[in-house]
Amino acid sequence: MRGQALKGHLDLLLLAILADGAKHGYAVIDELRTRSDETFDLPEGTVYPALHRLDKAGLLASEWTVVQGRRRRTYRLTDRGRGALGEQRHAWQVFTGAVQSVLGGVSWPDTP
Amino acid sequence: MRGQALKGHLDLLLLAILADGAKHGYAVIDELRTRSDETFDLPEGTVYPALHRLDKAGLLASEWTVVQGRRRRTYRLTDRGRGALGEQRHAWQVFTGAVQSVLGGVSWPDTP
DNA sequence: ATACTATACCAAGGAATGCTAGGTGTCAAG
DNA sequence: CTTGACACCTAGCATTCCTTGGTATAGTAT
Repeated sequence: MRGQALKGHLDLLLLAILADGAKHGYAVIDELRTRSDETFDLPEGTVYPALHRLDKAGLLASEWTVVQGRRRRTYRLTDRGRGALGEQRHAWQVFTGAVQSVLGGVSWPDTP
Repeated sequence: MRGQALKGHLDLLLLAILADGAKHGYAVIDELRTRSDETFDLPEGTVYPALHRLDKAGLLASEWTVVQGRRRRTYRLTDRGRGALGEQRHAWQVFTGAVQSVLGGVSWPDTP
């Protein structure tokens, strides 16, 4: 899939992934790829800064650990993060509903 | 609804609106607001540049007319535009499907 | 007459955000 | 001992939507 379509929706995805338990960045990327069936194969340069942003915003909390000589920064949802996830989930439904309404307009010549 | 969520999907919406017949910019804004039940109430500064972009890209063709003393720039889909609409409609479905897969992950604590 | 609203267009600049490109370092396999 | 997987990071670019402000006509209200 050609990327750049998830503008503004990445936070929702990250929060959703981390809602199932704390994970470190690399694992988040992996989980995102797996769950989306390879559709979201995001570069590190996309995910790491986004995690930092959510951390700074107080929606995530991070903690350093070392596993087999490799340092990891593990993220977990804060209470505010869980609240934000609920809001963004709702916003996503409103958004997709509105798009569907526009797409399903008058004529459907190319989507049988 | 708080805007800025449609990043990257505006083109799809505009093409879909114009697929039902040629319209001028102002009418496009109107139609978008009506069809989305007020969800997409886009400022002119968003829509006009986007139409210009699609025009320049060859997905739309424009034509000046004057109606009741007011000049209008009317846009219609080109063949390439119709093709792009089909592609983007498909991409939209892939995208939403993938997001749904991520959101519907393991646990659904806040969406009964 | 005059002001205001709706119609109808435009461009410049800012802000957000995802991506490219590059960098560091550990560990296991070949 | 080199390659690849793991694991992290930042700087700067590009895209794109929005804010702001500008122009102009027509109809309606004051």
